Amino acid sequence: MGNGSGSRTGRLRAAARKVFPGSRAGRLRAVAREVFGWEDLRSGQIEAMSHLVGGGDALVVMPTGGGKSAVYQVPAQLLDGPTVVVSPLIALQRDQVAGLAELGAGGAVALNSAQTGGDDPLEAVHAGRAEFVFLAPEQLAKPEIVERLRAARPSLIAIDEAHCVSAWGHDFRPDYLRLCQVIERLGHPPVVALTATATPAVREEIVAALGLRDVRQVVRGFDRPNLELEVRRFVAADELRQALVDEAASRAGLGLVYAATRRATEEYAAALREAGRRAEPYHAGMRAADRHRVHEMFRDGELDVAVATSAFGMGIDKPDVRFVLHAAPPESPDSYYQEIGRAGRDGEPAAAVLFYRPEDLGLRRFFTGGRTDEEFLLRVATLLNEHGGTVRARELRELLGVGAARLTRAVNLLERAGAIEVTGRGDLRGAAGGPDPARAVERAAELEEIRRRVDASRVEMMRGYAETTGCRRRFLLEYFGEPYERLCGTCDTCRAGEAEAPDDTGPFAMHARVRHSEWGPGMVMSRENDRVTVLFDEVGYKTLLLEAVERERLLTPA
DNA sequence: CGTCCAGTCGTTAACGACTGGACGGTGCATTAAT
Repeated sequence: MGNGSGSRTGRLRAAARKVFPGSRAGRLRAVAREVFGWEDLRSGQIEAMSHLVGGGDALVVMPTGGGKSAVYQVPAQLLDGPTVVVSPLIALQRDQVAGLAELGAGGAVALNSAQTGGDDPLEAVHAGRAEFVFLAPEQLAKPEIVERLRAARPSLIAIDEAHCVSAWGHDFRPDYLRLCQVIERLGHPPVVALTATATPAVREEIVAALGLRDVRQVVRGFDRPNLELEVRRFVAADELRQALVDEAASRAGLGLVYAATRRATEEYAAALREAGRRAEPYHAGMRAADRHRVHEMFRDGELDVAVATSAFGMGIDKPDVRFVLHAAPPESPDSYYQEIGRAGRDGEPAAAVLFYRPEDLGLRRFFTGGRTDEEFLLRVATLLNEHGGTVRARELRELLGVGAARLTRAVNLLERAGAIEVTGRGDLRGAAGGPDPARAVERAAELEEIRRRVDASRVEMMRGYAETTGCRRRFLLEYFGEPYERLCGTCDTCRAGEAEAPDDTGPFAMHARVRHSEWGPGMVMSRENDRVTVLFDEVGYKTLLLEAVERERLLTPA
């Protein structure tokens, strides 16, 4: 059927160009004002939008509430064809569809397993009744869905919460790593990846994994000066628990406590209720109705403290969260910054306190472990190799008796190892001239090993944050690639007068490419007076004492 | 990797000290049984 100028959407776009003539930025501002009622766009938003309207791809890193959604919603009005928005959670899709429904922005639908019969969402897209279609990457793993979207000729693709590509694509939700191929199949219209938190390395990974071209990166500053950073160190587990309960029970205002396990959320919530606070646990093991209820109570100010696992957070934009306490360190500074970033959105002072015992890093290390499923990889590689032709993923799944995620994980790895290929329609075949199955599995295991080392090094960076004697804000900001050659004065180490003034006269510049005699190439990520932290491509983050570096000539410019 | 818990040991009866095994997070979609 297509979506030529005769369709309703097409006419709307043509009309939009007439109604909003002038420069690109001027047109974008006009649409923002007329359609959405936004009087002002920030320079970063305009920069990304203009690049998209001009046909390029973009990567946008802005804090939540900083107007990320506008970056695709406004250009969508000027580009002729529907906008595909990849969003990780059905709950987020619902919120976004509801938000757009109130505006005259062209209509929005979601496509997911929660559909309650009735209207076919893609029919609404084809008929021009919906400008936006929200779906999770798992929907895009279905060839028939991709073909129907392709026929609608999308003019823009937005990947929301794009850090999921890097954080989840390798194991938990492997369909995130298939998006690159989906983008190509959809004709690679302008693509924008959006997230609130990404280090330079994660940004590079997102760009590569999605196959973005002509990429404009728009990165707003990470600093949140109103967050007061603090770490409290403990030896005994029960002392940590007691101190956390006392702290959460005595602080004023709404708070969030992150715990490492479901059970711990229940126990902390019970202890806080005992102490007279309105506290509820939240984790993925709870019934959907209960989770929903806690979300609403949190939103409506009927809680003092939500005690949650990492399940709680995406899509939360409550302005007046006054404290975020961690009962245990999360898996990386990336996750930590996401989680504490939910405090103080209103700009008023808010506290981010980590209750720390080194032993609690063990659980995180355990989660980064896991073994490569070599036997299964070998079966998949061998089957495709011997078959010789193309095989539908669904058939292979049934033949092997495995779920979609497990096969997709294997496909992702074997593809990277050069052993198999995935056709445009999502069928699988052995790669001509690729390595034999045994060699391919070996290569895949090496790739997995590199990833595990890098993940484990992120856990070590969490230790680095907790144990640093320097300014904590500086540690975090430099981790995210933002040089911060001073002391913040508000974190616990600064207040105690322990943090040393940074000295930027050292031999290695921020972000310089270097090579280590044993660990290979890497990039300088931060410098303290006596040490330097380098992110190595194959072994992850390592902190080196400058004295040893100089004595042993460990690093050379690369 | 570290914690928790049930079970067992050892002593001299009710209670600690040890030990082995299980368990731990994030969500999509789909399916089978009511």
